[in-house]
Amino acid sequence: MNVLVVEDEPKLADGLARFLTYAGFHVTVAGTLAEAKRQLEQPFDAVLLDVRLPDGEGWTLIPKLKTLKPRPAIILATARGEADDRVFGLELGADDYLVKPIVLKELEIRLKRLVKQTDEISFGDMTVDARSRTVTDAGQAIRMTNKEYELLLFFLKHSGEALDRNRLLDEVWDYTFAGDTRTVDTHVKQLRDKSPTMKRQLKTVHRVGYRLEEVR
Amino acid sequence: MNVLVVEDEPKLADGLARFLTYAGFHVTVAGTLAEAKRQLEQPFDAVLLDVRLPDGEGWTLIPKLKTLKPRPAIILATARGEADDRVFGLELGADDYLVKPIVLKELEIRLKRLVKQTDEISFGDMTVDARSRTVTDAGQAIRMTNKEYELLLFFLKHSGEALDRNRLLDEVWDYTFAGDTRTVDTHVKQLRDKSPTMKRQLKTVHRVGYRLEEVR
DNA sequence: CTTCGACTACGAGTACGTTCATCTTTATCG
DNA sequence: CGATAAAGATGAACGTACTCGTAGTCGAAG
Repeated sequence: MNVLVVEDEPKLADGLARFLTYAGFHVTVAGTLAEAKRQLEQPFDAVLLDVRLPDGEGWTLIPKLKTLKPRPAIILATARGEADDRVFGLELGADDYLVKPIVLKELEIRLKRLVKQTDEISFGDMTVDARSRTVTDAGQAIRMTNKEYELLLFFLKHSGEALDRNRLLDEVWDYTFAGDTRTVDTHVKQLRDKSPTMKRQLKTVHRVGYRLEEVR
Repeated sequence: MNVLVVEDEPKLADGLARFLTYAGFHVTVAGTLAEAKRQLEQPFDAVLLDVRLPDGEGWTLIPKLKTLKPRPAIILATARGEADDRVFGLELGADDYLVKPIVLKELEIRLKRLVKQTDEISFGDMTVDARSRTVTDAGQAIRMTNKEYELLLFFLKHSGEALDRNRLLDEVWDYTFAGDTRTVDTHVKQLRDKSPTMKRQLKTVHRVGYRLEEVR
């Protein structure tokens, strides 16, 4: 579990790093936005981002963070009471917010919670473990190919939504493809063939696309 | 989207209720733990829980909330700086935490993030969820074809208006069709057949077209 | 009596499911 | 490390199922 701590105050950065390491995270520290950008060549599970930095406001980094794959969880930290910053950060797409002074235990809890979200997803009899990219359905392990796995994950993350083919092509494939393609259909068929749960719950929405119907 | 606000200070409770209603939530207020317990016979999507209450600490309710199904999202609210409360609440299983004074916009953002979004229009006993393209009437799920769904949506968005066939053909169909067509009639019949509410409320306006009569 | 809407049934067109051939990527083994 | 095999991704082709729109008839309203 890799965490990037972006914090310019050396004492605080050091303290955070120590604590998080102790709590079982693997920590990297960046003191400036520029350095953070360099570090982000490597993948991170989460980024703890101070708002006040020597070379700019922390939240300017958020749009960039959101384009990364895998997209790291984003936690902002600001001096207390700056409520506007808080709202602004959340609206930009930060996943959580901490008010300084940082309570270490709280940081740990929030971090673990955010990271866990992307760790294991269950849906009916299915379980998808993001760490190992393993899928089981009704206790049976299912071997998924890359695309199948990513498509499945997207459906799970948007269960209930009617998703049209263009959206799927855009987000699961990198494609921005104009013409007509059966590719999505083919992969949907694979999912339905491999998993009984998908066979039951993955509905086609005529003239639109597909919808993963929630189990109740 | 039902939210239970547990807050004893009447002014604050009222303000919260107003704002959340405005933001599109359906709000119920409880002033004490005892009252909250009574309200929780009904299902809620989220509970906003003040820590200081006349008859006890708010977090004592958390274990009970976690046994409910559907399990509501739990947001705690406390006076600022009570960091221990914060950690304690999160460890007990609250999903999020707000520091008073509550910033309404922040509350809205956090609520919307925690609660699975539905984009629904309701009309009498009918509910149409745009996100999943599903329709229910009197609790029953109704399977709609694409055109039926779009026509229904158009009627809902223009309830009360008398809509002539040309307008419907223009806007629901892509048609710019001059001649005479029974197409609209056919689809109106489908709607009336499939949904009791439509059977009752979708009136024909002689020599003009149709009008969806508002329910009172 | 005339006109308009309700309703049924049918046919054309279209979108989806499925298979298959081709190209690409990944894995294996020397 | 490179060659070769295996597996996966892709999109075209074809069959099928479904939806939509049209026509014809009946009944009701004006």
